Amino acid sequence: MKSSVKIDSKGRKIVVDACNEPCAIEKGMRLIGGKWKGSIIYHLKDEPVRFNDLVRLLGGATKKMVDQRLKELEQEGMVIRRVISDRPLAVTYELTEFGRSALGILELLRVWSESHGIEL
Amino acid sequence: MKSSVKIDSKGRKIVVDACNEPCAIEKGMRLIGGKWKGSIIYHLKDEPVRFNDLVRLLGGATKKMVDQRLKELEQEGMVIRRVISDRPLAVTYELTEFGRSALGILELLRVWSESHGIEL
DNA sequence: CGGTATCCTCTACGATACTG
DNA sequence: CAGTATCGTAGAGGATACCG
Repeated sequence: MKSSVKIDSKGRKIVVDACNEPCAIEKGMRLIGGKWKGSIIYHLKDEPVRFNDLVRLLGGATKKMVDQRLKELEQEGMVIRRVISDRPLAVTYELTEFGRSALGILELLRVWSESHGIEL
Repeated sequence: MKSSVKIDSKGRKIVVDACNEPCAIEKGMRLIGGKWKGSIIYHLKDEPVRFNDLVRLLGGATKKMVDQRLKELEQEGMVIRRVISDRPLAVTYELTEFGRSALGILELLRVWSESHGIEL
């Protein structure tokens, strides 16, 4: 139950996130929501994947985006970056236990999304 | 498996969303992701709620935001808007069956989010 | 009460080119 | 291969005021 305090444009204090349950939903969304995050995690579900492979698998995301999301995921402790070899440089990304713990949600979301022929 | 074609700044065709499973995740996220959407649905889980009550419950969202999200949710068929009375004007929002079908995901997300003391 | 209308800022995302 | 650097734009989201 964390609240943070911000200062608005006129110097007044305002309380942000006087949390309750739905706030947990917002927090969760920040972790696995966001444009490509869920898909990245889902792609890592079985095995480590290399950076460029991930970019291709996502089909549409730029390297920059994938890079950004991966860094976020790393900071959040959901993903581990591993250098497999220099020369030629090879890097893989894989899920941590925490990352893996999100798979259930994503799988449920995927099934739900598919089961209603949801339009773009 | 829907693909759409866009034209880029230089007039070249590019294929967007050559879909696979994770794409379903992106689609799903568009429905229940987004800043306040999950929380709104979650707040409607038990009973219809009036507009201003919803705004207050969300604590931090502006009327404009809530209004926007509710319209999206209505279009997507997840929420029904119901005018209870004119004079004084009273409106409630409630979940459709489809909306209700998303609750499992949100509940799972909430529990997951809470179980790891996730930082803002 | 249940919204609209306005304005404004900020950052998310994409395109592109370049580097170790 | 695995990124970084740069630049540009759209639109998401907030503050505020007003309306039927």
